[in-house]
Order: sequence, then C-alpha cells, then structure tokens
Amino acid sequence: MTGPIREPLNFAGNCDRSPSIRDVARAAGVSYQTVSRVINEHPNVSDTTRAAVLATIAQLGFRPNRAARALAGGPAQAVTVLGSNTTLYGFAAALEGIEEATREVGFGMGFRAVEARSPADIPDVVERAIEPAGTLIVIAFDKPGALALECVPLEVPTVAMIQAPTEGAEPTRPSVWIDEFAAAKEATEYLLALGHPTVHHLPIPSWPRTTRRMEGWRAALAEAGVRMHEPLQGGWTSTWGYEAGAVLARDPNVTAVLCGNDDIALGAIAAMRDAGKRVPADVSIVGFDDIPYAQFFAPPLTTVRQDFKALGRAAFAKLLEISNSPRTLPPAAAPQARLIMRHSVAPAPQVAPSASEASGSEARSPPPGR
Amino acid sequence: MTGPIREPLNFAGNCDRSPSIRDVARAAGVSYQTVSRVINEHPNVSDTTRAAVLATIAQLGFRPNRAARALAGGPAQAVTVLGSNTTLYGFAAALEGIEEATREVGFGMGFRAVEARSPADIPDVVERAIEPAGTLIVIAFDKPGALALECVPLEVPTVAMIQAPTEGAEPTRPSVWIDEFAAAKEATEYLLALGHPTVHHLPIPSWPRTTRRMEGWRAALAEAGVRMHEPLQGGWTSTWGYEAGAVLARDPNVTAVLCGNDDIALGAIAAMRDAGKRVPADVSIVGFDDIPYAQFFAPPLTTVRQDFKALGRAAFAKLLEISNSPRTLPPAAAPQARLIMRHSVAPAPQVAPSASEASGSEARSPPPGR
DNA sequence: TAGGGTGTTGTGACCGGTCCCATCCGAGAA
DNA sequence: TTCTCGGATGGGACCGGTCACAACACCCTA
Repeated sequence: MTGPIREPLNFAGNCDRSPSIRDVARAAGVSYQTVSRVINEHPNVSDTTRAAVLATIAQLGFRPNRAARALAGGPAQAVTVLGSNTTLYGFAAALEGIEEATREVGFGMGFRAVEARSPADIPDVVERAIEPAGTLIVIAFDKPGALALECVPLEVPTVAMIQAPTEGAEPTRPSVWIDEFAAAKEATEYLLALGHPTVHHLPIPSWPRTTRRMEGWRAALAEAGVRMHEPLQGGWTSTWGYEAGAVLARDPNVTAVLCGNDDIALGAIAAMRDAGKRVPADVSIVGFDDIPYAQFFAPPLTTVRQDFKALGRAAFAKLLEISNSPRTLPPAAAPQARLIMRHSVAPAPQVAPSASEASGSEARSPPPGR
Repeated sequence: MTGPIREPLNFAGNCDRSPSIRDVARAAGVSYQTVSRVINEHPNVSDTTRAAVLATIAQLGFRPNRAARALAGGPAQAVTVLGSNTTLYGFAAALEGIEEATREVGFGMGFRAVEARSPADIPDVVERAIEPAGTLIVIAFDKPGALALECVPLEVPTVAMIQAPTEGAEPTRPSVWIDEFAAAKEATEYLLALGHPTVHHLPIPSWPRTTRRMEGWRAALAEAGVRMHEPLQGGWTSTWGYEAGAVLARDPNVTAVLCGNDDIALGAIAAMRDAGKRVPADVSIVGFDDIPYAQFFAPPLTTVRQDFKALGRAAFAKLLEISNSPRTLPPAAAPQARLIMRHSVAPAPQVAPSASEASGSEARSPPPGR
C-alpha cells in the first residue's frame, strides 16, 4: 500500500534547497519550534539559545520562506498596491515611497493596475488581487482607484491614498492624504497680491465631490471678495490642459491661472503660447505637484510641491498599524504641500501694480537657480 | 500523547475560509488530485469529469492559493521586477507593460528598487528579492540595474531589459531590447539633410560600453563624411542636460543636437533659451523616447519614440518561455523605435539650405496636431 | 482467454512554516 | 517537603496545493 519512503533531504550542508527552520534547528541542536520563536522574536526564549540560533541562521544563510509563512497563517508580509497608473508622477513617486518602506521591514510589494479604460473589469481585478494573508494599498486619487477601493471587502487590511477629504467628510476606511488647502490658498493669494483681478482654476477631476486644492482657491477668492468663475469639469493630462487653456486664452480677462497639476499647467502654457500670449508677462500660471520637469518648463514653473513619496511611506506605516504587524516604521512628519516660486508668475499686466507690491513680490520670490 | 483531533472545517458552505481543492473535490464527488489536474489543464481527465469540476469551481468561487502552489513546487506564478527607478518614463512604461501581461496570465507582479545611491547594498537587495519558485525581470538600462543583474544566480529564471547590445556582443542572459540604431541614424541624417554641418550628441551614460543610439549617430556622421566631436560621459536627467547644453550653447558651431533622451533634451532646450539661443531657429534639438510631455515642450519636441510598454510585454513573454511555463502570451511584433517629427528641428541657420531641401523637410515633417 | 498498454482516478508524502498543546524544570510559597 | 506557577522547550497537526506512485478500468492484440 505505501510506496518506498523517500529519505528527506533536510540534513544541513548536503542540500541544494535553501535551508529551512528544521535545518537550522538540527545545526543548532534545538527544535524547529524554537527556531520559529527566534525568528518571530517571541519573548520566551533564553538568551543563550537565541544567540546560538541566530548564529546558526547567519551561518547557514537562512531566510524564512514567505510562501510557507503565508500558508501557515503567519502575519502579513506583503502589500499589493492597486492603482490606475504608473507613469503619472504622483503615482510613480508614491509607489517609490511604498517600495522603500516595505524594503525596510522585509515586506514584499506587488502592483496591480485597475484600468481607467475598462471600469467594468475593476471588481474582478480587485478580487484577484486579494490573497489570503495579503494586504492592500489603494491609490484612490482618481476614479478608477476609488472604484477599486469600493470593491475591497472590509476584512482585508487596506489603506487608501486619497484626495484630502472636505471638512466633516471623514473617509470610511483608513486613509492618508496631503491637505493642500493652505498651499492652494497661499498660491491664489500670491497671485491676487500681484494685482491679478481674479484667478482662474483648471482643476483635476473632482471626485467624488470637490478637491481641497479647489477649496483653497475658492477660500482665497472669497476672502478677497473677488468674483469667481465656475471651473470646468477637470482633467489629468497635458492634452486636457491644452484644450482648456486654449479656451481661457480667448478671454482677455484671464491673467492668472491655478492649475490642478503640472501636466495641466504644461498644456496650458503651450496653449497660451500658441494663442500668442506670453507667460508670465500676459498670463501667470501656477501648477501643482512639482514634477521633476517643472523647473525646466518654459518658463520654469511656479508650483505647489507635494511629497508623494512621503505619502506612500505614510500609507504603508498606517497599514502596518492597522494590520497590527509586529514590525513598525519610525514615525515621520506628515507630508506637506508648499509653494515653490519660479518664473511662470508675474504681476498683472496693464493694471500697474503698486511699487510695494511689485518689489514685495520680487523679494518674496527669488527665483531659485535650477 | 496525542491531543484531541480537531475536526477539519473543510466541508463546503460552512466555512469562512476560501474554498480549497478539497472542498471542490468533495462538492464535485471526485478526489482532490483530480481537481488539481483540472486547474492545471492536465490532459488525462475525462471531459465529463472536467466539466463537473469546472462547474463546481465556478459555483464555489474557488481560486487556487498562490502561496500553497509556490510552496508545493508548482510552476512559477509571479515575477519580481528589479529596477533603479519608477519615476523615469521608460521605467514606468516598462512596468506598465509587464503588469498588463502578467495580469493576462494570472501572474503576480512585484517590484523591488535597487538604488543608485547605495550600490553596495545591491547584492543584498537582489538576494532578498529572490524567492523559491520566483522569477525576475531586471531593468538593466542603467548601471544599478546592470549591477543587480550580475548578482542574480544563473539558476533563477531571469530576463533582462537592456540597452541594445553592440554588434557581436551577445548578452549572456536572456534579454530584450529595442534596437534604436536605425532610428538614431535616421534622426541624424534628417538633421544633416537640413544643412547642419554636423550633429552633436548628448548621450545617456554608456554602460558598459557604447549605446546603439550613439552608434547610429556615429554611423550617420561617418557615412556623410562629417567631423564628429567626442561626446561627453553622459547623464540621465534634465539637470545634466541643462549643464551639458549650457556648454554646447557657448559654441557657435553647434546648430544641431541629438539628445540621448527627452529629459536631456528638455534641459538642453532650457539651457539654449537661457543662453539667448532660439530653438529651433538657432539650434535644432532631437530627443529620444517620446515621453508624454514631449509634445508640449516649447517647442514641441522632435524625438524618437520607443515603445517601452511593448518592451515590458516582450520581456515577460520571454520569461514565460524560458521558465517553460504552461502559460503563453500571444506573440507580438518586436517593439520599434521611430522618429516623430515636431517643431524642435529647423534648417541650419546662416548657411541657407537649398529650396528643395527646405521644402522637402517641410513635406516630410507635417507637424502633427497636438 | 491471457497479456500488455493506455487513459482515468485515487492515496500518501511532502513543501516550510505556524498554531495548539504537552512536557520539563527551577523558584517561590504554603 | 510538597504544591504551584511560569518560563523554556519540544511534538503533532495543519495550511492548500503538488509530486510520485498505485490501482483500476478498458481496449487491443496474440
């Protein structure tokens, strides 16, 4: 009935497979359970034994097998990031921050795309992305990401990276964000102080409601008692920025534009140029994000820098927290947004700004060298 | 001696764990081995049994547990991508292509960064990235990636994405690349045909030796019998492009520059502008890669488009091949490089190009609408 | 009718960890 | 001295798949 019993190959030194805890145990003269306790930093192991086991682990080059751990129901040790994109700067930088943080604590990082082109497939993709003992970070800046987030069952340890929520609208799941309200307000006030009668806004898509950067813009205009145009629906790309910018370029009253991101700003600048308007002499443009290219735009872009990498790190830190993992990440400051002044902003044309304002702005925005 | 035997909870319908092959087997009235054969598309299963099992799988929503498969020594079902970067366009686009391909065949995709800042850590990072039953794609466009590639033991199924190898220098491991020799040559010839006495080159780093795009440039100049300057060491970023461009801007003989990538081109354009030179009236600039921003540069950038996404897909297809996985990807055409003509190129200044050349170039490069 | 191949199915062991439980031992309290 | 208790350690079962092997048809040939 029973076939020939194969001799297990687990005697140390004579095996091409990587060593297991049983190999370590044998070499250290303890049981495999003790080895397990040592690698999981269980308190009830004597110092002598622990030291001996650790030495053997180092000597044999033992590394715990992730698959076996996951199978046996150990603590989570991998994250899958769900997002609609890897080429947009914010997404890529967030990914980089997450990766770095996971590497520090020995987690694996996976990525799965939820495609904007096929929203109907998203629930299925999300379901496949969820694995037993797995965790998730969902980049929910945009609609596909938010859709994906909704598909994730509550029992899956998940952190969402989201647009900053509006006042009183608490996110339903553990989330991280950068609140750019203050920076958007500051940027708008900066433009108003330079004599621009109003500031137009080319937003990123407002989803599900409005963005904090738009609220900051609104607040600045409201405080200044300045009329406000109703912003368009919004977009993400330079192409959209070009089209929207072309519309604004036809309006001679437009002298200052706050763009929802740097991609839009780049498109808007191109549209202005093609319409024969000079930036910043005729129209001032401010971007959002500070992508690495921004300082080489023509003109170098004044923009609000956002630390997406730090945001990614924060997301993973929160994930460790909520999945009560034994590992932790050193606490870090909340990622900030702040205005970077370059050369795409100038005093309003025609209406000569007062000397104090002009010199003040000069003093306030010493263009940094590249 | 033996404690109380816990009744296994694996009876279908009464269990909060996701169903296992044993649950499926019980529900379908077959053995678990038969279920295993069905999900692995083993030929020796009768059609009747197969249909019954598949129906049960669908009904129970069974999905094979990846960790268990990996542990039991099944075929590979995940790739880890090793690369120095996620924010550079070429890297991010390649990642996107790999992800899409893995998703199609049910593979997982991980990412691990090998940081340029700390080359000494690379061997360690690579070692940790290798898992039993795991596979690797190494993005070895740059030095950290190439370093990482060298650390990978030969027995690990690995595909490298590399700079196209020079003639006769066969890569030692399975590799994919885009051969941009012809496109670089074409771009250079295009500039020469517009009357530029020579074409300068701002290369990406040549590592380990020279790049195919540089060889294409050299070949065009050699064929035209034109003098050639010795190119600089090379860099990746706009910052480097700005610095190198500033040097070229001082030389009045420089009227045409072929840049190793679009980032460099953007920096070079900025440097020319800051030096008071007009692009393309005084200096023509050609880039490489065609990043999404390129068409919105000032002026819109003439560049060589490379299909990194297709390259990523090809890398994964080759990985499936060499790891003799049961899954395959539909064959696709080799990713190409081709010249995209926009507005950063003009006939050489001063030396008036002949009418036929000028009109020819106009006819050849109808600037695409944005 | 016996013998041999082929196709189909089932059983046992195993991958490398983790959990639960049992055992052993020494110290302090009754 | 005996009992209790907690720290240190070990053994067995198990996670959900895969592999190797055995068993049982069934058909074809000799």
